[in-house]
Amino acid sequence: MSRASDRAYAIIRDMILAGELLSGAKIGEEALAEQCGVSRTPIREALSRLEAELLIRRSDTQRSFVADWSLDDVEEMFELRGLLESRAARRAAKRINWSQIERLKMHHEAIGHAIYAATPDTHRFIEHNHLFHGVILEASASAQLTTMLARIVERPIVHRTAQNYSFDDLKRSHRQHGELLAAFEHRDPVWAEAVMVSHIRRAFHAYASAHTGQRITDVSQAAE
Amino acid sequence: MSRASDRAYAIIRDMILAGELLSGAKIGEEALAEQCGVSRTPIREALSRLEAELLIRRSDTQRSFVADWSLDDVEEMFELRGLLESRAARRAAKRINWSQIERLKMHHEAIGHAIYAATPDTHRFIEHNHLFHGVILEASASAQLTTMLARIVERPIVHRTAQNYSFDDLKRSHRQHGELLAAFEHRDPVWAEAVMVSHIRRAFHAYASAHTGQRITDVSQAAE
DNA sequence: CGACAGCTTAATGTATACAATGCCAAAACG
DNA sequence: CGTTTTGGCATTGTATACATTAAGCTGTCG
Repeated sequence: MSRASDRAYAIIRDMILAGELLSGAKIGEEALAEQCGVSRTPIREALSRLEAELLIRRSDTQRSFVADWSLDDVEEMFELRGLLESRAARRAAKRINWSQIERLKMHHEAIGHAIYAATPDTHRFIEHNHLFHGVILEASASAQLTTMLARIVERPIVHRTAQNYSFDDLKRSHRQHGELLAAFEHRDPVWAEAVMVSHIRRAFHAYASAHTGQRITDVSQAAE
Repeated sequence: MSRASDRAYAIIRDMILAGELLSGAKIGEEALAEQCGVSRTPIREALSRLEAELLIRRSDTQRSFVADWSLDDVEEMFELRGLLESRAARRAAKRINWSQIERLKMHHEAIGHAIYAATPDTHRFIEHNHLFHGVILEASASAQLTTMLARIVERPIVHRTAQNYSFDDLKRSHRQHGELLAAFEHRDPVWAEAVMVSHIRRAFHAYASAHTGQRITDVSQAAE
């Protein structure tokens, strides 16, 4: 993470996530270079990565804009994520080892603590949720699934979904993780896959209901 | 296609496809720059794209190597392709319009001619096969599916699969395209999805049987 | 004889200057 | 007054020089 392009990537990504850059806004390389304190070269590399992750869009003449997401786009994204992540779960159930299950349990517990604390710790929930899914991806032992999912999971929508979770949503997510864990312990691919489909689908509906009637592309609103 | 980075991308990609670069071979930016007649800057961009498409691998210290593919990797790739492309077919069946169906029919006919000519025209088969699948992807109206599949379909394995098709394989592929066409005309998502799963799965087995007992990562062999 | 350290060499990462290209606005023409 | 063309400006694409970092080798020490 010490390379300038990595820092630039993180900075730009966080700006989009935080809503400092409005959807559809034009972003020039020069301006970003100044803000990030690096030259245009690493900026260009960062933009490539962000484009691959669909956080930015490029016009036909290579001008960069912050991507805007219609509800349909979001649903499509969740559909894709469900497709890939459930496949990962299926593969993982056949391959997961003891130490990976232990790590899953650890994150599962951490999530439990985050939810049932005096005041639910959303940040901690998100962090361990991410790690939980990361372990599954690792256990799936598929470089290609990993590559593709990395391009989806890092998107603002995914981050923001959990922030909109109600207490019930959090509990339900936690229960589903428990269900996944059980499926893994039984090495049951069909079970694991089914739970994951449901898990991701639920996440979509949590997002959708939090954003119905609201301009979901308005990042500053959505981030609250 | 006039940009230097595009040319560099095409050149390097073709070199890998043609087997001029052996699997696992180290490829330096400087050397490529000389061969492509451009500076290192566009080469670096081309390498990024090739890495995203998993045609090259990068070491932990960012050295580039031509990716090698185990049979497991190839199966995984076909699995992923089947997953995504069948989903595209499902979406397409609900959305496809008349002009897209017409184009599918056109490519279908062209493939038929290519197969049943005096001497089967593999090149033409591959071209129209690619276009056929492209129309389906277009009809699926999913930017994200399109982006992801582009990263899979352009890989050497996919290209080489059709080259190893027997006459029977070619006929079967053609028949399956006809089946897809029927599913689209009936606007039947379930049917279209099922046919596509079968279609891609068949392609994998055609590849696998052509390469059993053979070092499939040896590109120069496989390309023959 | 093997292993580690330090140096040498070669590769990648970054900055900057310049070229090419698209964009916009103002002016000229119909 | 509307449309089109042209000029300047802004932005991206490319080349090159330099900085940084890894890899490999050799010599010395255990």
